[in-house]
Amino acid sequence: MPAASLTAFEPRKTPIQARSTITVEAISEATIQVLLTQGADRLTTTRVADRAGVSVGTLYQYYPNKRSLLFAVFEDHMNKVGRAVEVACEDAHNKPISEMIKLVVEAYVDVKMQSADVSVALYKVAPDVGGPALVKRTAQRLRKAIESMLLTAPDVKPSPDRFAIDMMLSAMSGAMRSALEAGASPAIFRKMREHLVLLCQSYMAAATAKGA
Amino acid sequence: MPAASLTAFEPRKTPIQARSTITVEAISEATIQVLLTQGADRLTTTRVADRAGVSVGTLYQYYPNKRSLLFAVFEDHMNKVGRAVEVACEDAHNKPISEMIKLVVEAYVDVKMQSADVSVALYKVAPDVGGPALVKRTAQRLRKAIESMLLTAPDVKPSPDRFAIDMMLSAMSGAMRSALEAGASPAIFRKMREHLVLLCQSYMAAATAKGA
Amino acid sequence: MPAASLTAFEPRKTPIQARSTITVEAISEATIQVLLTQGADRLTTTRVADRAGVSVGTLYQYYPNKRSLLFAVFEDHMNKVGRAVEVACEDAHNKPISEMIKLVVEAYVDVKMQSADVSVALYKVAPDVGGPALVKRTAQRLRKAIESMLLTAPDVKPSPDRFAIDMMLSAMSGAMRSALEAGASPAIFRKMREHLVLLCQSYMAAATAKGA
Amino acid sequence: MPAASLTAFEPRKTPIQARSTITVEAISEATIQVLLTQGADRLTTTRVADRAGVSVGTLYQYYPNKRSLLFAVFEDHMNKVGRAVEVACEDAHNKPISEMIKLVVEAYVDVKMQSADVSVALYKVAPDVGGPALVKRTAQRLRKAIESMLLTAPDVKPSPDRFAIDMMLSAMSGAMRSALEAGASPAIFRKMREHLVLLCQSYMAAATAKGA
DNA sequence: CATGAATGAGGTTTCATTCAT
DNA sequence: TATGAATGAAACCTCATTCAT
Repeated sequence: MPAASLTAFEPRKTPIQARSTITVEAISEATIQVLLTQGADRLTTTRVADRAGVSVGTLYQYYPNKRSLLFAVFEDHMNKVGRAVEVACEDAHNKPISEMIKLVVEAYVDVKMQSADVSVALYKVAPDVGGPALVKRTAQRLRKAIESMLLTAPDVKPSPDRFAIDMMLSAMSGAMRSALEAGASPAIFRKMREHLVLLCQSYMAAATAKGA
Repeated sequence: MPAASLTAFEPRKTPIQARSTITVEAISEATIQVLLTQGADRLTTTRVADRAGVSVGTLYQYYPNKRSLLFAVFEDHMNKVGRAVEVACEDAHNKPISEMIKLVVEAYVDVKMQSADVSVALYKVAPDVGGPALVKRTAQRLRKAIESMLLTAPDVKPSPDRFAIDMMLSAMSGAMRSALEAGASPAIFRKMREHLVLLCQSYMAAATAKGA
Repeated sequence: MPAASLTAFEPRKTPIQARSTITVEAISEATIQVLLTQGADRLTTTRVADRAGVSVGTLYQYYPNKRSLLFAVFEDHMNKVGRAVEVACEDAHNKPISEMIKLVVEAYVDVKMQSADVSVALYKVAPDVGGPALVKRTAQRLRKAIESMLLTAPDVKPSPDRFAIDMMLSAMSGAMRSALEAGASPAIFRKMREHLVLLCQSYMAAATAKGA
Repeated sequence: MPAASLTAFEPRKTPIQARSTITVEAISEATIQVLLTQGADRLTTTRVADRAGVSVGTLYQYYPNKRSLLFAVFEDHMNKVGRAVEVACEDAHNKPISEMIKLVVEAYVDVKMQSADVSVALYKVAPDVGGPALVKRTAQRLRKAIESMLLTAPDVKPSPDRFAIDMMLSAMSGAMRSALEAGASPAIFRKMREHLVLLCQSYMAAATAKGA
């Protein structure tokens, strides 16, 4: 599957009837299951359809091609992550900046850990499916939420710039990715959580100082 | 291509005659070229052989399957990165810790940027090819070099622990990956270089303080 | 093609729609045709599909691999032979033993001669296709039919044991195989028919005498 | 490999020098070893050469193609069988006919059992290699030896005709083939030995009576 | 709308054989 | 003569996608 731009992956039609919604969800869920139980290379549209209890034809009624299917699953996951971080940002408004960062990082780590298996599965298909583009889009979303949050910080003027936030986010997700792909233990993840907080706090402090 | 363990990728036979050494290098080089010009999904063994100016059969004399071929290319790249960082570590022995980190980070960023296109191409095939395992192995190698270096630091006792070093490395490579996949401009990379130094320095300081 | 056990050859899916039943039969028939007209070594899945007027993909919908296809054809043939012998056994119940043997041997010879070409073709693929296992299974089937028949013989107590029956069967099929592979003439086969009757009758008599 | 006539399998050159003879024997032996340890489908010319400790090129100096190699091995085996039966025939001259048959059958069974593994291996390659033709040739040889022997029998006039002898031989070898392919136990083979004697004796008696 | 049979291009891999060294 | 690197035709098989029912 050649790489493609973001716009090529939209689902074919928006389900309105109840039955359709159920079908779409079954397919989506089946995709994850197949990904987890069979692996990325054994994921075929037929297998997904079988697992979802529908025919391939039906699958193609809702997704124009295989990539749009995987993209949709990917997107769901990214939205979940996005929402979790946004909620954390909301909650952290007006708190001291180090507290803000702590909450955001913990929210991110927690949501990734909760869906550790899905995350790992998706890392494997990401390159074929427009992953980088979607990651970029999500990163922008997170950055915006964080910027808004930081503006409410009582103790830091000026707040860190876009670049620093992007750096922080990519460093954080990179570290999580390593750990997830390595199949790290819960104990490791607990320690990572602390250290990522530390990393982000200290970097933001340093970046702000420098920027000033 | 199903994922597999590291041991499954050994080349098939070691070139004896001079002729075959040339052949192996031609194949390896052709693999990168095809990866860059045609993309990961258009990389077929036939195409690689064509580009290398040999027959498919010849390719299979040296690599038992497609994955071993890609693995070899991946390994070359990782070794290049590994060597660059090790050299930087050597050079940084006995310097102050912040200088050490600066040199290491810059070495890493520079070597990745030099082979930006290969890096991006390899990100795409990594999951199918034993990428995570190889990344892990390389990370260990880098960590060891860094540990040795840190022991010579005149100004920090005790030196940061393994965990912190691994965190730093994964954060750093994650950030680079994001930038490379996004096709960042040289200007951006220059700024990243500075900020990654900052990020690593401040995190190491914080981690050391906390550990103490 | 490596040898394999009997269980590895099950067809892939059972035809549901009428269309597919036709397809399966066309493929099966085409396999025999290709075997006869092109020979065992020129039998490729593509050629079979072509001859059947379907695509290779369709062939693989019904047979998981080439061997299962040949196995199926082999099985059909063995079933045909099995049925012919069973019918003869039924008809021979309660007749004198020498008459029984005559009928069974003649039934066997006749059914093999009727499908002489298919037999010869199958001898060539048998080793690659689970032939020996299938032959064994069929031999058991024939032996059972013969045992039941012999129990109704009015003139022989006790009836010959399993071992003797197996001997008789393997001698008989071995002789037929030689003649078929040698491309014997109809005249030869007529003579063989008589002599095989003689051979089996005299052996059974001798074996019974000895066993008693 | 398409089937071919007997003449196409002659070795390329007759080794005269000592070294060549050694090489040819090494290759021949290696062929059997590969056949036994790896199976018919894994038998490649390269593997045979490796096992024999020579290069493929050398192999092709002595055998024009793969089939001639297998044919030669097959031929060796058949010659061994032929010789064994011929010797038995010699020894049986002038004895009563039932003793003759006993000795011949036992000689055949014994030589096949001694090389049981080779026999089984060769059954698998026979169809690809001119097996039937070679079998036919050997059968003629055996038949001649038996005819000569029978002419010296003091107790039977006229001696059985060619046809009956061929029948007996093909029945006997067919029965042995079944048992060998089924991997029969030594105990079974002992019993078979007795029963095959019985079978051949009683058939010859019957056939002679009928012919008269 | 749903089904699932059919498609067929295209991928990976093997291996008998050759021929320059 | 011996070597073994190179050849490349050809085999098997997969799977995203379509479309008649």
